[in-house]
Amino acid sequence: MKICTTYACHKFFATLANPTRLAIVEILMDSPKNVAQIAQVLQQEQSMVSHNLKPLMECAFVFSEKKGRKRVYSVNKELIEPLFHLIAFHESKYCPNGKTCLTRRGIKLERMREAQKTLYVNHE
Amino acid sequence: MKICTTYACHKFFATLANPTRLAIVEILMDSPKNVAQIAQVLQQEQSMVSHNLKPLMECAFVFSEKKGRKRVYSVNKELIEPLFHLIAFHESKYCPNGKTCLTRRGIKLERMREAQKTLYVNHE
DNA sequence: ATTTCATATGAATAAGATTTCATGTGAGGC
DNA sequence: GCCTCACATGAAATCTTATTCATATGAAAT
Repeated sequence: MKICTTYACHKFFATLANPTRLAIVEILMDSPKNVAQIAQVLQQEQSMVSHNLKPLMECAFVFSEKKGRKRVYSVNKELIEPLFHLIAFHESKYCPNGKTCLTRRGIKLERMREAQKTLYVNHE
Repeated sequence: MKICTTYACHKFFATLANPTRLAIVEILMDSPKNVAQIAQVLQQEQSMVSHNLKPLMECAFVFSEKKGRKRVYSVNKELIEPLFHLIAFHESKYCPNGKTCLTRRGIKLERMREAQKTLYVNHE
């Protein structure tokens, strides 16, 4: 059964393997927002938000709708909710304090740029 | 609720956002194997397999056990099975023929090295 | 029709990840 | 105890991805 060795599957994970895009997903979990609103919450440039919304759209992680001049983005809860519940369960089992899985790659976390650091929540 | 803006979550996706690692996961879905066996099925170097097994281990996507001289790797089915069912459902809904979500990034697929291309299954 | 607001796109650069090849490690067998 | 098999690790080179800044598009308001 070939389910994971497809480009679509790779793209699925690659799209979510980015702090900016994860943050956008999280922000939209709260409520639908337009690009400027997302940028404001994230404290990031508008163009960066647009760039990152694109792959999220292509993978149907988010949807969008025009409302007057603005384009309102919303999250695909049908996918995102069960997905993140699965991850939450996995994490609770295998990295209970959020430290275990950071150990080996702690250095990379250090090297992360300031802008990205603020996107992450500190587990401790 | 901060579930996805954690480094652990980023690492979760980043680890699976790689064709070699996805292929390893798929190969191990079939049956547990040692490093040399994985390398043989994948037609890749042993060191590459080892390098890629490491993050898979750290994220508990795979487990390992020593058997004599060899180290046998197996997949964490409790996670991988529901995860890929979720993705399969999502894909069936939003990229039914495997083409939709390739359209915009088709060029990148072209640019992929030969070694990686063979890891992907052609949807069409 | 023109201006302006909201978002999208392009291209260059910067940053990060993957692969490769060489070498290290360590447990098993002899 | 030594050798060797099986695997892991390190570091450089290469390839990929993300971000930035400038500019384009396009629809709504005037």
